[in-house]
Amino acid sequence: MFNFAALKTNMKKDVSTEQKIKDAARKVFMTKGFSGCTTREIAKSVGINVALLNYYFRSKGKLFELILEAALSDFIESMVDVFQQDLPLEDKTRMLIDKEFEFLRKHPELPLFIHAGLNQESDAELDQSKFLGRLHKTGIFEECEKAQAQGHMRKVNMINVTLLFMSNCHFPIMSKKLICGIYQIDDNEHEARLNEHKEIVKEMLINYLFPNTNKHA
Amino acid sequence: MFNFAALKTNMKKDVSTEQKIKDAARKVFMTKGFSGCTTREIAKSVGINVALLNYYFRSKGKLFELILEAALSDFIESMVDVFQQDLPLEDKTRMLIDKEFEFLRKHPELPLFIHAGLNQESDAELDQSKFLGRLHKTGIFEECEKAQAQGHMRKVNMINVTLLFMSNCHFPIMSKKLICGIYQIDDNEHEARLNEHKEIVKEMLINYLFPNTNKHA
DNA sequence: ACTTATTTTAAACAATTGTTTAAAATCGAT
DNA sequence: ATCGATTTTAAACAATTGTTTAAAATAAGT
Repeated sequence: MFNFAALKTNMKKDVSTEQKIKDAARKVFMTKGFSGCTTREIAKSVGINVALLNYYFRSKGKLFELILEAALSDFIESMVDVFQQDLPLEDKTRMLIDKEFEFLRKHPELPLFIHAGLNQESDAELDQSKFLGRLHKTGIFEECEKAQAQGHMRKVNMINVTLLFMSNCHFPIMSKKLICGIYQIDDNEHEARLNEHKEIVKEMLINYLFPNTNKHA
Repeated sequence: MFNFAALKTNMKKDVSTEQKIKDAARKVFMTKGFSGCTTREIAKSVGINVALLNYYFRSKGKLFELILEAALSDFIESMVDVFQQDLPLEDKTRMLIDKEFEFLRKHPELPLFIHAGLNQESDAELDQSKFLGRLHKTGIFEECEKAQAQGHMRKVNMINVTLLFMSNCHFPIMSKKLICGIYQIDDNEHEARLNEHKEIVKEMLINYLFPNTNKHA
């Protein structure tokens, strides 16, 4: 008979302990950073031994790398979803901003975690090159270039376009502590500002990127 | 004779060891974060003993708090500088963006350090209430409210205005690693994108905030 | 020169860190 | 029920952590 042992055990691990460790690690790493937490802290939150964590993943660093890469992937995928829609560019723009704010409300720690994690901790170099291909496959770049050639979209480098979107969607989420601290507002007021900001960003970016087709006043 | 001992020794400490520790701590904390570095690392970079660090500052946490507060103050002051100028609001807007990009090119680690530091590390609550007063004293809020009442400036909550400026100035700097990683560009290309972005942001924000007085095309 | 206060150091502290080793428990298949 | 592999644990590891203590060096005042 064929040896299905490895396959079976793999299937079992996936839904069980290994995934539970990943989930716990994600939560802890997200809120405390790589060097801000201990492997024992993660293990305890799963209800397992520290050694078991190193049994599944080789080290704290390896586990962190895994979580960081998954976070980055989630983040890219949240954009890809929109690019794949069959909609005119301006509708995609509005939808991207809506979805981005919606996605980030569910994962508010993600942007800061990615940027902080990318900058220092876990010395291991993360391969980000795959993500560019992921974005390219959606055809969004060609779509923009065509719109720019037709004079429908303002001629702006795609990196700058990316910066415009990310800046205005991610930063408002990342800066919650700072904004609440400086302006002495509570979570409710901040939430209200955020909702208003979404509409502001939508109008501002549409007006800037598609000046001819979208004139107001 | 009066006792000038305390005054004298204070003056000597300021230019000497105490300040050297602060400078070194700032550099190390900025690049590695609170839990990403050790007191011994800071002490070694100054060329002193670990105990001396605790002699001047009571603990690692106290020292970090000091550095974080100073960083936040620098950051606020970079804005205050512009608000105090005697210029029309639109010129202040352009100047603010120029100065902000200039300031952040000199201290590119500052925004990420502030946001990461504010979010987790150094449990001690930082009093940010003073900064609101610092901004109020420049009269910028009244100036904006007046311009809004006159229909010269778009009616947008000042917190949202703050978010617009900070998002578009700070995020491009903070996201260097991510942008370079995803788009596979080097420091030179990133620098070029940043320079172009400054002009983009200037035009976009001016157009959005002062739609009546600044029409293009 | 002597005394006193300030600055600096070396050494030790208990606690915690990531990781490993070896033994126990669990499970699936015969 | 038994065997073999997989999963889990308890214990120990050496290294590092922030902090403290007590003694030494330096500076200042008289």
